[in-house]
Amino acid sequence: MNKTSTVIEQRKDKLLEIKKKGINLFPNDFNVLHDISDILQQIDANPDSINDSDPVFVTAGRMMAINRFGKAAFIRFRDRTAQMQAYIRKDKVGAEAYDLFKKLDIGDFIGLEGSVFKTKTGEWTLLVTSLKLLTKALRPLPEKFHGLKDPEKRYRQRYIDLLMNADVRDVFVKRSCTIGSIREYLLKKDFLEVETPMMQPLPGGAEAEPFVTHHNALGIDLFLRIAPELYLKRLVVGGFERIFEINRNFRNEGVSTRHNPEFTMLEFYQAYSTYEDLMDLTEEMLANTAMAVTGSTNIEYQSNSIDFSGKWRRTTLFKALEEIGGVGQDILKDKEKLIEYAGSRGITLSKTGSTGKIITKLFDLLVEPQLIQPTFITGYPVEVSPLSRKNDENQDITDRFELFIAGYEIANGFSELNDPEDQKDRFMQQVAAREAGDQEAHHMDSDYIEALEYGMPPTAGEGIGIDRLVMLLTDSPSIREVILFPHMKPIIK
RNA sequence: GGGCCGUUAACUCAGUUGGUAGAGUAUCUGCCUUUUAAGCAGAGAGUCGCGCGUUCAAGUCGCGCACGGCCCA
Repeated sequence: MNKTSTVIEQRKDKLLEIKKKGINLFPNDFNVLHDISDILQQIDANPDSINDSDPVFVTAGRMMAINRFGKAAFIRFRDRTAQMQAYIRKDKVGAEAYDLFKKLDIGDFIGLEGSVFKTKTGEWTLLVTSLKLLTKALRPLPEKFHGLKDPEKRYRQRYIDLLMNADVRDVFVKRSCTIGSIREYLLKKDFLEVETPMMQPLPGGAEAEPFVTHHNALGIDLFLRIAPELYLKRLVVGGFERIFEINRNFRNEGVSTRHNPEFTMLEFYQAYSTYEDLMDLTEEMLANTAMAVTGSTNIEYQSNSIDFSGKWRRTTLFKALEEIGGVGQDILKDKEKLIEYAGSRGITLSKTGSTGKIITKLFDLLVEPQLIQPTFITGYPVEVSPLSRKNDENQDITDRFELFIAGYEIANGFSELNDPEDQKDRFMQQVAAREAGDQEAHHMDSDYIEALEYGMPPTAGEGIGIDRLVMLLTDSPSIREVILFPHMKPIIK
């Protein structure tokens, strides 16, 4: 009922009062000489030297807590490097500055100058000799003890989440570290980082529905990419024998704890290599990444201990279905029985459903959730692997693997199909499936076939889902916890 | 798309059998120059997600909708 009594109105009033004193509320001329971590390090390095003649620090940060005592106050303030305490006394900063300080709130940014002393309770504290308002905050922060918990508000207003929850900050620091570590690893192995189109006239390289957009000047529809694969392989044709790209893919599908419409994917290609070489590389690279991010190759994910070290289990799709999924060989080898069995497990078949699709669906249902330790599954049927090279011994399967960890599909790699005729046939089959109603089937990409006709060296390629990897390394149960701004429905009002 | 749960002050949450809306933190006022979720005294703060219905009376019961979370497809 009383408008001026809300916290925001109160703060606006304060702001006005400060302004009236001729103080700039949003100055940009404060020169920070020390990060908080600089100060703390300097004290740690030489704790005995602290006395009146010690150096003066000039630092800045956001006030996160204030304990006022009339003519003095303790505050906690924070910059990107650390948090520390400061002690502001009227007799040290002067009456005028102290009057200003009285008008300041939690959330405001301040610049501070002073030397350091140790309080009764043994905490190093900046004894402030002068302070300056750097930015006034109009809205109050959530309370310090419980912080911000409401998941909707955390995702929609991630900046508050980051401000209030140290573990959330840590997740995104680790995300950056994950990508940095992978990039460093690949660059060391002589891979070249490239960027290929995010907007493609023909969406390819994966089975998924794309987002459509429109280019006005060209007068054409474009698709947000569902994968960079076909462009990256054109680059292999072009002589870039080792390349990688870390970037966003977009798939027009539902959201869940493991799906976001846009997600980050690493794809890399290495000429004169096989899918088996890439399994070796993956073991080394991900163990390396786990070590860089968590300090160990043994991580904890949702109460499972996961070991990234050494060689990982390798088995085939069929063996896994039999040994882990408990599906008998008689069923796997007989299409009739297979369809019946899948049906009994609630797998409904589209008219276009090939045996390969049934088998991989059964695998997703029966085996995938049980693959906790890193496991490579090989021997994927040709029908579900339209871009993979056929196996020399068995033409029904491909030289392909998928990597599973903690019940998640983390990576997908294969020896690339570089026979243009074979690739054309595979595309034709996909087109037939699409015409029969499979919206996710691949398109015919004649331009890509033409590129292959110029000759692509024998090559192996792989994609790794970065978001899911970060989920593992940060023990996050939902993909939304590792994406800064996960997609949400807008609030209508 | 389906099921279950949630939405109450800035934040975290209570709210009984349907009977005038509560706490802690935060905020404001006063006191307080070594606090650590500081303390003491006082005060203000609500479209109970939105709508319709039942009822003398709805935060509470019913129906619908929105947003979110978890699970399933």
